[in-house]
This record gives sequence, structure tokens and C-alpha cells, in this order.
Amino acid sequence: MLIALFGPTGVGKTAVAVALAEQIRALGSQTIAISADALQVYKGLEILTGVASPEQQEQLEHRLVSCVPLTETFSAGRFAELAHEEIDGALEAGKRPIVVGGTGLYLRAALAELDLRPPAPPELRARLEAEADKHGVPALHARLADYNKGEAAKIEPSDRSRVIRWLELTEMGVSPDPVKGKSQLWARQTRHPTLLAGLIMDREALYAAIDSRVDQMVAAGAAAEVEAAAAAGASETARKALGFEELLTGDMEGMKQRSRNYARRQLTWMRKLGGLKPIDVAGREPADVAAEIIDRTGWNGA
RNA sequence: GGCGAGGUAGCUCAGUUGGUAGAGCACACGACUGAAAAUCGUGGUGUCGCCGGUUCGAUUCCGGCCCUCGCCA
Repeated sequence: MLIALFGPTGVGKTAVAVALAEQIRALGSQTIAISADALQVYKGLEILTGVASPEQQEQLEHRLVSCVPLTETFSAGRFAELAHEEIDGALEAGKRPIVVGGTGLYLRAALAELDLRPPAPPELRARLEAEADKHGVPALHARLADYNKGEAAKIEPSDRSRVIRWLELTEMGVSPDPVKGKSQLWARQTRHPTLLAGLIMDREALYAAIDSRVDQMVAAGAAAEVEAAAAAGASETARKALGFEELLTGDMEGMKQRSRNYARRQLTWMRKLGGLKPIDVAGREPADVAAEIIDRTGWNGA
């Protein structure tokens, strides 16, 4: 069995993971953390993306963190392969892995076997991007209707990312239609028995925690980190990190705002994730939260 | 004190030739399958500065007052 931790940015996932590790070791097992985060994978954005500190990683080894060069683009598909390897490897070694992360899609990709479609060649995407700039996204969307009227109606004409992705797939000769049956994103189905815990706290406290976390990141040198990353030629996906563009222009308020907005979208994921056990962490010590999670695993014989 | 500009949603503002008003952002909710910290959808925001006048009806016109900003003294 493995433990998975989900929750909005700033809720304290890493601290709970570290506390969990300590308690798992006390029960005589080994453990390791596998991050399910789209931006923490980048090497060189540790402060900005809130990767576990060196001290925390001394207490709990983290995988899939700081492992991709900034200049590379990354994707959920690549992540899924790496995550499955890490999880299976840890289980084979007799460890009790903790999957921790706030990227909903990545978390599901790590825990389940999603039927992800193939990636598009960069030239194809670049061509469609250019067409979208020239004619507008709705014009591209109109082409979807030629392919499949019913399915195209489910995609908003203004949804640039999805319209382009669908056209990529149709031009590649791959059916872009959703997988038949219930969505794999919200299903309870997982590759291994999993306890999925969702950390929550009241909105006001969460937003306050996010704001102060941004202040801490800035105090820790996030702006210099971003400038170095930009100078090093950070990829388009790396530049999506919350605060990347904002810190280049000194807009700390904007960074806080975007982080709060993101947290809200994460909460929407949390309400839908199948089998998730919500745990209110407001005002509690990480060890206390960890103990509640361990209780639910039954590992301590309770 | 004089002159000018302005006071409309939480913020920045638009608008009403008189029939009690709307954008963006914020906020809330939702969608989500190799870009997902991305991308997108839906929704309510309100003594239209205060008091009076004209009017069937005033946020809009008129008068007075208060406040803010700028210039001049």
C-alpha cells in the first residue's frame, strides 16, 4: 500500500510528508517521497516551486524533484513513466512510498494508468500556434466540427490549449475522442492500493499561508533564481511556474494573486478526486496530521 | 480662498439625449487525458457622494453642501 498526499499550494504537504516518514520508520519500514508536481521537476527553480529543503530531504529523500534541465519542456506523459518507475521500484525494494504533490493531473498519472495520447511533434504544434495567432482560436475550433461535431461541442472555441491539442491529434491521425466510459481522472482506480489524503484548511487561513509563503520565497532569493533561469533559457513549460514572469518584473502582488487563484483550482480537483479522504490541518502540527493518516493505513495494528 | 477635473461594484473605470446601470480584475463555483503552477466556462456583486428642486419618474437636469486631485494665490 502507498500513501498519496494532495492539497493546495501552501497547505503544508511537505511538512506532513516528512512527519509521515518519521512515523513510518518508527514502525520499522523504509520510505521515500515521490513528487507529483509539474514544476518541481525542474533543476534550478527549487526556491520558486517550493521543493523540500535540503534539511527536509535529509529526513525524507524526494524523487522526481530537480531532475529535469530548465531548458527542456516537460509533460504529463513523461512524468507518468518516471513516476511509475519510481513507485514500482520503491515497492519492490520493500519501501512504503509517499506520493506528494499538488498537480492534480500528475498525481492521477502517477497513481493510475491513464490512456494518454501521443505527444505532438514540435513543428506541428508550432504551426498550429502560428495559425491560432493569425486566424484566432475560434477559427481553428471550427475545423474540429468537421472532424466530429458532437465531441467538438465539448471544447470551448476559446480554449486555446485544447483546440490546438485536438487539431494536433487529428492531423497525426490519432482519435482525439475521450476514452470511453467514466473519466479516469476522477475514478478511484489506482495501480496499487492507495490511501489518498487531501489536506485542507479554511480559505482565509490558506490564502494567508500562501501570501506569507511567497514573502518567504522572495526573502530566500526567488527573484535571483528566476533571473538566472531566464538567462539560462528556461523552456516554455518551466516559465509557467507561478511567479516566474511576475518576479522578472518585481510584481509580488501578482505572484500572490496567481498563487491564490491556482490554489482554488487545486481545490476543485480535490473535490472530484475519487476516494480522497479530506483531512483538516488548520492549526495542527504535521506530526498530528501524519498520525491520523497512519491510523487510516492500519499499519500500526490499530 | 480662486479656477479646473472628478466622486458609479472590493479595485480600476465605462455609461445612462431622464425609465434605478456594465466591463476588466478580485471573489465563488465548474470543466479538465503527453502545455495542467497550463487553458477555459458560468455567476452575484451596487442607497450611481449627501441634501433639496423640477418631473408621472432623477444615478442622469438645476441649486446647495461635503470629499479627493491638480494648478493658482
